[in-house]
Amino acid sequence: MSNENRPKSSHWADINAEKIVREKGKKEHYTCASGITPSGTVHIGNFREIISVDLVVRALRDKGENVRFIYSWDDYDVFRKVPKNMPKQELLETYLRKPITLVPDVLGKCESYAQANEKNLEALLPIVGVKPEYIYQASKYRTSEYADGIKKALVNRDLIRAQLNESRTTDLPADWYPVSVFCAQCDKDTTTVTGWDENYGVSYKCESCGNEETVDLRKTPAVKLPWRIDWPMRWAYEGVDFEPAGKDHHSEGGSFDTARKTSLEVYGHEAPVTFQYDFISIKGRGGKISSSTGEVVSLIDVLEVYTPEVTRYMFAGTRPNTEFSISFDLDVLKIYEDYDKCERTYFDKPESPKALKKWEKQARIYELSQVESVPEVMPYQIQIRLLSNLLQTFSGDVERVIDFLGDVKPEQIDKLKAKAQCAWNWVKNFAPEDFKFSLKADGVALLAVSEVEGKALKSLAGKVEQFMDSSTEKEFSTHLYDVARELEIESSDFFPVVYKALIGKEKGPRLISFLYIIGKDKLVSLLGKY
RNA sequence: GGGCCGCUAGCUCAGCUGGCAGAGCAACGCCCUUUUAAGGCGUGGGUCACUGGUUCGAACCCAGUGCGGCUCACCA
Repeated sequence: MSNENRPKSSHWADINAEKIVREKGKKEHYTCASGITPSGTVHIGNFREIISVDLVVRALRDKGENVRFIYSWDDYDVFRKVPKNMPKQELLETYLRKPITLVPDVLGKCESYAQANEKNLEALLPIVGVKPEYIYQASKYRTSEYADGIKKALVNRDLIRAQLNESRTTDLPADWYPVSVFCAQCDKDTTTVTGWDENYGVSYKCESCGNEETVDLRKTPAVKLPWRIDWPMRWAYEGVDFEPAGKDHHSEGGSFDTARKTSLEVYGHEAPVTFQYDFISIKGRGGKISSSTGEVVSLIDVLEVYTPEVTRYMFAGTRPNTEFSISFDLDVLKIYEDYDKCERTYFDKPESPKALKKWEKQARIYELSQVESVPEVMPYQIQIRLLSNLLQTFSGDVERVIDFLGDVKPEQIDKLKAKAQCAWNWVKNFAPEDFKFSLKADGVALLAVSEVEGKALKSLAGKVEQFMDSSTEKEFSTHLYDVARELEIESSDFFPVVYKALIGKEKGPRLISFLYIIGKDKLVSLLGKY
């Protein structure tokens, strides 16, 4: 998108993009980084980091800048704890203290535990339009690509120790080395560095297996930097210009704080532009996400209920430093309504300058919510509530819903189907019981009704047959009330009977329009039998 | 103890590169002679936490106070 003729955007992604260019100066290309540890299922909270970077990357590209978007998998971290939701707990326990890249995938699909978690996410990200360049730390470290970075840390060990001590309660000992070592014999990090030759040689002793040796940083896979030093080393190595971080990193004395100093004073690289993003919470999944069960909500769970666009919308429309919930309860309906409204706004650009200002903000959020580019034709507008009811009436058959709607353009079909799939998933798995219904099948045993109730249903069937085709919903409603009046039943008694006959419940969707959705033939067959 | 964030209508929040204080829900009124947290029209509702400062002008910027939340100080 070219925004030459548009006023300066006030969207947070654009503001950060400008900040990057301002602080880093005009560059051939800008490097934006994101990264996490695949030491467990990557959850939706981690996703906020990735999507936040993606949004800023897009903002930079929309300004005409070249951007390298890298995503670092910290898969040379130590395996510290066996997640409770994993099978083969005893087997996994034997891999504690080893790097997660060497832990087997107990689900048996991938080469390693780390890779299983990585592939899960990598397969999903393109669905929401996120396409970074992946960097695997384990591979980088194990092929000694970072040898010089590690050496630099060793050379500056006193400086680094002082930097870290500034924010520590207990000082690091004088014989501390800024590296950690995975024993070449048993792979565990239960090692103590015993010496360094002022060059590439590091000596260590393993407390688990007793192994003692001196390794060459240029040849060994064993040595890595601890997090607070690893981070700034990689900023310098990749030339990172922008990287946000969670609030746990962004305190004074937190890792971003010390990494900033290390980056500048040891690696000669100005720390990236950054911001802090807040955590996100989950609403409406009952006890399912309690951390004690080890079950987490991840991107795939969100995509079950939210389309890729609406998923992006939740993040693009919320400032990063604001906490928000991803809901699986009735709020889902509201989120869709909000998105649809934003979408209609986008396709209805106002004339007056004042209205235009408000429009700009919504329009920008809409653009950033798209997986690729903004569609040429406005997607089919249908309230999610109505869509859910149609799906329930037609037992989840999207084709019949589209037939019923009648005016869906060919280019609108794909998105409508995706939305319908999400709506259907939501109804099946998360909608409150009151919301759910299914139309009775033909030939189901008749409901036990009183004589007058039976007459009423029969009479309704007659009215349907006689008037439905030729009446509007509003006109037909008088016939509905006639039925009750003619048989002297209170309408408040009559309606539940109709619902029972149709869906076996006392309540349901607004009756008049519901009857029209069901259609004459089906109604006659369901009601005429009484 | 340090840092960060929040405090705007009854509720949830938007508005924050300063320019007439907003939305949804709730409430109230009228309409559709009744319906999933239904629909339509309309109305009321505010010391923008507090104190001071900058400014022609502050919810917004600055300094401070109070209350609430998160986070760091072990590892990542």
